[in-house]
Amino acid sequence: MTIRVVVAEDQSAVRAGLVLILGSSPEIEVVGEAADGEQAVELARELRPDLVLMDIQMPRMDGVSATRQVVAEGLADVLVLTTFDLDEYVFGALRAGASGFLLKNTDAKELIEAVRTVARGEGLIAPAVTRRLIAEFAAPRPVRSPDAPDPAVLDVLTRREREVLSCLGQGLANAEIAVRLEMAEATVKTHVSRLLGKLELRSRVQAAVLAQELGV
Amino acid sequence: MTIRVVVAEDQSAVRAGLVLILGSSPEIEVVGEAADGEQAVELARELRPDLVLMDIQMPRMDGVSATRQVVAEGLADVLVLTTFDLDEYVFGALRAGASGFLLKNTDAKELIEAVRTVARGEGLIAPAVTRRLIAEFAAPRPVRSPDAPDPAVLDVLTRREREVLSCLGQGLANAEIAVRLEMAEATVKTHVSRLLGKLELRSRVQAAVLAQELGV
DNA sequence: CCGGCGGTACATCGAAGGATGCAGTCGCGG
DNA sequence: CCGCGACTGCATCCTTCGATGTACCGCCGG
Repeated sequence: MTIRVVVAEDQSAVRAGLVLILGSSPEIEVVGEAADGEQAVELARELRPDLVLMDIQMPRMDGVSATRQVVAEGLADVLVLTTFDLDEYVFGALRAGASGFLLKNTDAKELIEAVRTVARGEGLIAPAVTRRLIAEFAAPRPVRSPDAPDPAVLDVLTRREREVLSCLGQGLANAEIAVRLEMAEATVKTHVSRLLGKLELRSRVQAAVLAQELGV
Repeated sequence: MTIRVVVAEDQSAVRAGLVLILGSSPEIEVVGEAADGEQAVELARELRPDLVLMDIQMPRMDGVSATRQVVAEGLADVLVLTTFDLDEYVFGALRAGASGFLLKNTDAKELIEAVRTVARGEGLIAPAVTRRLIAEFAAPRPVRSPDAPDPAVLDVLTRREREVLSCLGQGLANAEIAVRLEMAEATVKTHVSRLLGKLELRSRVQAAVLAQELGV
């Protein structure tokens, strides 16, 4: 059984080279060529290849979006091929569902081997980027929410106010905060009131939520 | 410049095989052999090799812990080698800072190539596990905090109470909740009071914090 | 020296929150 | 049908909260 491949790459010379390389292997058959992302998705829909070899930089629809589309529709596995190993490309492509990520400096033999590997249902990543992938994976950066409660807002608060805010984030009542911070309950109220004003909040509940989001 | 390697593997026969394979390459020199994790760390400290080839299953100190130690002290890169591609091994090893992850069914030539790759500062992962790594990476599962506020607690709440809790999590006041859920403020208070009791909380603030942690 | 300013602190008072008692509704097994 | 329990709903009463006014301290520049 041959591996049916669609090659998506906007530079025709490079595309021709890829086709040539892949065609040189008896078990690989290039069944289609696309010059942009949209064409790649269309061809994948029509031809149902085993694999799409996808460039990142392409007109009309970039490779990452095309990859997302192809994977979402379950049309084929995607092996991404690009010149630059920028993080945004790598992570973007992988999040989009790519099964592999190669750099264009890969030589012919490795490329063919890569296609076979991915077709086997395995994954493959260029060694040069593997390390950064591992690093990214190993250090799960705290999920900075898109709604991004800016930590800078804390700058407007005084030390005491930040301490009180921290207590609020733990769900403490004014009396409890007073004990913990060693001041009168009335004073706690003052600080609460002040920080509510500065942060433009309307109740301690909102302050607590904010404190949570900020991880205070 | 030769690549100086420490081999850590408890089964002496396997270890001998690895040493033989690595030694067959002119640019690789096996400078030490360890039969358990502690020895591996000690040897790494003494010999400062370029790379430690580390088995996962070892007595006294498992490979993951040893890897963490070696990497933390900046002693050497670590290439993990194991028989089983269990997720816990893979992810554990990578989080511990391993630069590569190979299965023992890797043949001699690939092993040597892998050592060279890692020594170059690149990363390397067995194709069979790469796909799962990608999947794990692409689907950033919500970081289940270790303090684990059990989502099951919500089971004790009625539909209405959950709705109110959700509003609390957004920092709304009783009057606002009343409008949103179309009931009297007095009723909102009832629900708040009830859910506080069921969840063993002492104020709406704590409820709001909990709602946050649960992502309600 | 002193007047202003920011941080901290406390007291007072109206508003919001929370506990409690009770009533209407629905579904279920006797 | 009836009793029972779970859910939802509202009203009353006491507590906590939050806004506001005031006061003390330390610091700075005039």
